Amino acid sequence: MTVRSRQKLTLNDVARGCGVSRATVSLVLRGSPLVHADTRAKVEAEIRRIGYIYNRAAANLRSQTYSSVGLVVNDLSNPFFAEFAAGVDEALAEVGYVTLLGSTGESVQRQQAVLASLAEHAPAGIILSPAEGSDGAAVARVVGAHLPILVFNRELEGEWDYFVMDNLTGARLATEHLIALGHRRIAFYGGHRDSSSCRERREGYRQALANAGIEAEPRWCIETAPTRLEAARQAGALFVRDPAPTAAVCYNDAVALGLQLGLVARGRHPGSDFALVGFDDIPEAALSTPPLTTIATAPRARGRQAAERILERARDPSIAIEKRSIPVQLMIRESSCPPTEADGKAP
Amino acid sequence: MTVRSRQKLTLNDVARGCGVSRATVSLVLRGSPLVHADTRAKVEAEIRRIGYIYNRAAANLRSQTYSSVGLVVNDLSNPFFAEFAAGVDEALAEVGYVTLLGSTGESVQRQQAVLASLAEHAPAGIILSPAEGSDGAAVARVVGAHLPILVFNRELEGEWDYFVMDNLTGARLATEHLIALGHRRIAFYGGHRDSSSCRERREGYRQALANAGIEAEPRWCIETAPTRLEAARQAGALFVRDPAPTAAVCYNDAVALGLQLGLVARGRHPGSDFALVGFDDIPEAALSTPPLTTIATAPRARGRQAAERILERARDPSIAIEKRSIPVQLMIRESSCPPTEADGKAP
DNA sequence: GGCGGTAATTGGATCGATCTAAACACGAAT
DNA sequence: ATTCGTGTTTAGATCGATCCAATTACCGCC
Repeated sequence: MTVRSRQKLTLNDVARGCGVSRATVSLVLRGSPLVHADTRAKVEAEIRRIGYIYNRAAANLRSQTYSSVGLVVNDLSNPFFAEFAAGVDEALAEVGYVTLLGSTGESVQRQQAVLASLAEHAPAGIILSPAEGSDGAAVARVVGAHLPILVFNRELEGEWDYFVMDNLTGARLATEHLIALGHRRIAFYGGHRDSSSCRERREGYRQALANAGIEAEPRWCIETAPTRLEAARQAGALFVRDPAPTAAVCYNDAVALGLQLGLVARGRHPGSDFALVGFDDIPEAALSTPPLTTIATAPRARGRQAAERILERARDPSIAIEKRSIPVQLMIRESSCPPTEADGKAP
Repeated sequence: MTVRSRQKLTLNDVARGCGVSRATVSLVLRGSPLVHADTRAKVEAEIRRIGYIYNRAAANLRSQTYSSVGLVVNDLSNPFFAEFAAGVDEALAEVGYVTLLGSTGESVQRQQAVLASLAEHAPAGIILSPAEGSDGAAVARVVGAHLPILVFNRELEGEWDYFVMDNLTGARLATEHLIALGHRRIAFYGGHRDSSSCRERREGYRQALANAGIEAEPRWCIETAPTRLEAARQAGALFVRDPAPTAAVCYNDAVALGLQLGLVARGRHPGSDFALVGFDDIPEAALSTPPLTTIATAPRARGRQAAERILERARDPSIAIEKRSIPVQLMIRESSCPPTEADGKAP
């Protein structure tokens, strides 16, 4: 006979060990006021003595309750998502829920696999930041019709809660800030053309320019992968012909920090002879040289909000769908400077 | 009668829907070769038709198998841990496991709560990067005697697998590199005195100095919280008296990047008039100004290794405990420069 | 002593899957 | 016709907890 290496202790063992019934032990575990104080003490002592561990999966099965929430993001190595995930986990832990993690690496196919896998664990709901190119119907198919989903950060077709940063307003504020400083030749730098958040930010940029009577120069809309490295590499694209822009609104902080590096590599001095603004306010933004002016969104707090919302919906699936636009705030630091003398004179 | 809002479809519904037994459907779900191809097709069609979702928790309960692994870290906003977590999740997802996330925020008390919560979900094992001041016995108590634990990155008393970076060798390599460049006055900057990883790194630093016949100056061992911000604030501590150090081995990259900022704020030029070396090789290290010389440890790959190991142990709990020292590698970049003329002459 | 009422406890069914051993179908061999 | 074997299917028990209805214990009161 093989050794049962992981003999588990069940509620039955506890009951037998202290001479009460399974049901009573269960009541103790759930803190019911029905059990007598002496009985409770006896049972609790036995639980500690034998080292019993509660099996929440079994409990959930019978009681049809939930104790986990799925969280699907692109990649935790993006500090914006890492912060967001930390916020989700914090809020869930406080109410005794556990976070089921899944990452897609921006692949729609992996996303389907990850969602299917999470759904099988019967979470109370899933918080999903969809990979680019996700299909809402496909998502609905794989998670089933009745699992609450909260879509974060990117558009996804379907009847779901949707929390998105106010990308348009954020980019508009950033652009207006640069205009107020005296800039007229302003680029929009970085991001993928077909990502919904990038489209919205570009639209905010366009609106601010239009309101100021400035015509947008299409060649100053530069597409890059939203990473520091790519952004650094493409910095030259801003200066291929005269006149060059004197400032840039960047798709996000990673791109902005990359652009700073790229500028330095070309002998420019971001914050003195070129102004830039980021988006997200990741922790590094305040610490770069120069500190980055950016749009703050407090991803950790957003994570908490998302967690709270998905639990609300799990409790009551009939509440109305909410499309929440998360407010943003302009954080002015030193990367956004007025144009230089020469640039100021010749717009 | 209340509306059953989340009426779930079970294996029974599938069976009834296509006129076979529960057991047959179960066999189909698990890809058993026993079922006839026609039956399989019929069942699979029905599964798709009604949108059935497998309940893995119920299956695990009966079959005594596992499908998740717990991962407990301090805080995902530390990019080193975020990368590590991404690696763990990647590797687990590939074999159909799910990651249960928990974060401690460096609080021993929260760690106990998080571990208890995770253990109740019956994971195959837990990968734990212990909070500072963790008590091995307390951990053992809360997770039970038979749950595999893999300790990562920090010491923890107990009979567990233990993966730790070769902190001593790493710090020794870093220090030797600075010595080879001609530095003689080398500080050890940042980290908490009582953290085990910091102790080990300081020891490597000390050994390298001793081997070169240099006496360590205790006042150049500067303690800070291991964050960028704190490290930036304390930069002045290096220069309180003459002669000041010309180089520093930093506890980790976050500290090193913070010190760079602090130096710049004091009018110094890291990489030309002060040399520094970090530890971890987080993604930002290569992109800072100047790019940071550091000790690479590939946290994502370590995450994969940890995931693989914990699954191995879950399959066979009798395998011998392994204390694995993870090799490190010196990445030479521009932050480590030779001493300036003046400093070189007067050691 | 019997009765009602509250407090505390309990046995058996149940959640949604798997496991086991047995049953069934059907053609070939005896 | 019976036996056998192979391939396929299934009923009923089971995993570890909860739920429900029923039972027991005990006290006060007429």
